[in-house]
Amino acid sequence: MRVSGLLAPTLREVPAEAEVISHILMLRAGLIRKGASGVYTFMPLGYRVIKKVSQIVREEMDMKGGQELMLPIIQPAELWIESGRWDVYGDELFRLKDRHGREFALGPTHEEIITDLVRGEVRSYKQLPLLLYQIQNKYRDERRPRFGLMRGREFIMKDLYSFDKDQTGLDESYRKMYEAYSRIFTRCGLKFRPVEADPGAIGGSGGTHEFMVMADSGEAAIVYCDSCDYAANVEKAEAVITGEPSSETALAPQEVATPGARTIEEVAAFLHMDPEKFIKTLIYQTEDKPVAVLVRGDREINEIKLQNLLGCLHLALAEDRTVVELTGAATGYAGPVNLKNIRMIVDKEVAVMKNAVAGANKTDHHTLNVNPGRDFALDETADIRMVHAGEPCPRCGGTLREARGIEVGQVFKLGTKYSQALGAKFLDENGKEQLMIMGCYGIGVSRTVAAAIEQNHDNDGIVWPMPIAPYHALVVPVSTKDEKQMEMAEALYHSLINMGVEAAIDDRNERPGVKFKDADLIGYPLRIVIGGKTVDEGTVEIKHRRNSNVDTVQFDGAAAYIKKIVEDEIAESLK
RNA sequence: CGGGAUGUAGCGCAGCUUGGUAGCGCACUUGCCUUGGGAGCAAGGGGUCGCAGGUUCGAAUCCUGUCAUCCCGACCA
Repeated sequence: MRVSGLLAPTLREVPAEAEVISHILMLRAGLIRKGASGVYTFMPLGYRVIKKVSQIVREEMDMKGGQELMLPIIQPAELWIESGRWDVYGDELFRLKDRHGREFALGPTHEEIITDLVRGEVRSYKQLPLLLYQIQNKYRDERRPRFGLMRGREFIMKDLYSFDKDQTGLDESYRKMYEAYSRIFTRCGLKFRPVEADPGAIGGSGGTHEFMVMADSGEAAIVYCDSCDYAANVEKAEAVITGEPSSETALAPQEVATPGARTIEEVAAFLHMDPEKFIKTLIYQTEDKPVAVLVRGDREINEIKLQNLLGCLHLALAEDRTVVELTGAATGYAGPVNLKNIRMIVDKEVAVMKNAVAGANKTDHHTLNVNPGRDFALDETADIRMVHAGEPCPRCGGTLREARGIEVGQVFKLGTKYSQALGAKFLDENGKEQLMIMGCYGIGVSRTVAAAIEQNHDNDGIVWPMPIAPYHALVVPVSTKDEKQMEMAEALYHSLINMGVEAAIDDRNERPGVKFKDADLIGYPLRIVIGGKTVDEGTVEIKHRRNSNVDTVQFDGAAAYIKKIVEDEIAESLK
């Protein structure tokens, strides 16, 4: 590619609309342009990177026996009604009508359409297992698109669906995908971590892992163990009861006045006691009835865990008047003792507390020496709190650490959720009808590109890992007016292309500084400079973007030398 | 959906308080000059000031509405 003819408009200044580094650099390097909020054009260089990542994904999917196909983006409402998700998916589903008034959805995911396909085409266990995938645009009307490609409304995703005849088959398909994903992100040059995750609205009974690219700008919070391989999204992370069981003797309850002190901090300060001696009682509202939820004073409720436990669609803290009605006191004074007519969920950690402090259900009062089990019933105890760094690992007892990550992939064991809803069945060896066991496995291709930039950049621009760089090498003649330089640059450029190196040449009549700045910004892994000095010496300079090292090699043989670097770096990415 | 902010040339911004013929830098075009880290000189092209109403002799500027974009939160495979 000749840079003189390349549509890669680089920007010197940071566009006002961009905040995160990947978004800024993609705009500045001319990789993307915005169409609408959360909707982007991939410019020629950006699209080359998308194709590189897609190809890596494709190779790894095929290696595991995946078959690529292409499913419709426009999907009939009937299928979504049949699966029950037409209503459940809500405003995030882009909906449209055709001229006859028939309703359709723009596919945010393809469980319905693929299950519909497979139920029509597969009759026998002999046709299973099937691993079917596509790489295609997805549409989700996000409430808040943000960070450029990180959370778009139109984005590129690889989605694979597995169909197995039994649970063992599903476990095998899941394992294959888990392995393939690890290889894919490794090949893309990413530092990532698979974490245990919450299944969320997509549902399903089995396990699920998210593949997180480690980055401070990530939207997801994870915890991981420093001594074993346990790692989990904080939404999912299991809490462990810490410390020795208390040997205190249970004392008699005692009501104390705590005027004006509502929050745990205020009451703790007022009574000169630690927040961990308190029981925090929160009233939540669901689409059904309100519930009371108890955690230790220094803990936070994990609303995802709570929502899963309750099995409700909506969950929010109750309004003040609901709290007043239920407790007979102003907000801030709710407690479990004598709290009637409400379901009560108690965090496991609260159940082992001794002589705790809780709200008295009386404005401006708390109760000392509250003992769970004695002073209020422990009908429902569960793990419903957030886990943080410093707590013990639920697997090995090591110490958990916290980090942020970008979710670039997720693997799910769906089980029979969709095959049940849509009636995807087959005949087994005994001629008996069975539901297919499904799994689904997604990779955000466009998000992976953004994540790669989040992890690979410096002050001058992007530092592409070799396997996903738009071009491997850029040849830069310092002066286009110098015939000898141009002659050698053109010769090298052609040799590289003939050898299979993806090369570009910056043949613009620009001053060298401009070309160097653009090369750094766009992030070509190798920059080959041909200037007056190198012409005299019969050499070329090869500058490595990643570490700024410069190799000076003889012009003859330079192309082969460069090819070797490219091949070595690509091979390296697989280790 | 709640809170906050911003819409003036391709990009970054000033002008608005105090209404009076729309500016700066970069980018772009032409010429000269220059060629190892975003040079210089000169001459140019490009804007219904987001949109719609209103006030006014006169609106980028004041008022009302509306749309869009971004950030925080809620939310989310």
